Amino acid sequence: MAPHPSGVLAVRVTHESEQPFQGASDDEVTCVASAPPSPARAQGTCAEEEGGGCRGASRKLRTRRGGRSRPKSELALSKQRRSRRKKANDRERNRMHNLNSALDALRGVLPTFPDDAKLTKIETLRFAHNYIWALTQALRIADHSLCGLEPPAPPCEELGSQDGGSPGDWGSLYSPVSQAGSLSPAASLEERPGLQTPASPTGLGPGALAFSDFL
DNA sequence: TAGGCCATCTGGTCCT
DNA sequence: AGGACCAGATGGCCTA
Repeated sequence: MAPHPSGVLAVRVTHESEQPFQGASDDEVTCVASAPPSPARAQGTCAEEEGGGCRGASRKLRTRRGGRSRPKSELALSKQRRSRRKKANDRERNRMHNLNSALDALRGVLPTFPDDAKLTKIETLRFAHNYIWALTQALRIADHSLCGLEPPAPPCEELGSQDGGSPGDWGSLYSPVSQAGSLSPAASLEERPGLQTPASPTGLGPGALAFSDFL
């Protein structure tokens, strides 16, 4: 089977998600309210000031009205704020670690060559997406071949009719999204010397698929 | 040195 | 009130 005319996914990686942060070169978060460099920071400054948030005016009022909490000294307040922040940071760090663990687990089940080649996060996600799609197609084809060469009977058809691809559309083993081209870092991957193309990562046959094809 | 990738911090928002 | 989730900012490390 001719993997694909272009030999690759014919995808271009734009890395649009990785935008360099712009400006915001204020050395510190200050409470100067003039000309906020970025929305986030601007809001942050207000939050710093009142411990609530800019648009939380009504919220603030509500809590003020409550007025049940005894007044705390500035020192105690800032201490409490810092403690809360620290706890929140710990939770966030833990959350990201969990996320990374899940990502590592996903890497673990994806075929790479060499085995210890480490995909980046975005590559892992894209690879997984395309890999799943390709395996689905493989299942569909296997099912069709089991059912004979006639036009697929209804039971066979059911297996893989969700994405609208034609049953014999094996010539292009790529998910519609991949073909759209914006999801694959294949271009960048080709430039990565560590990642090479295994003969047949999926066992679909010699040269059926290249590793980079999934990306 | 520039650019990519990553970890961490941080404030905002939503939910329980 | 506190936790989860999210996105922006920032700095460090690595590679071409």
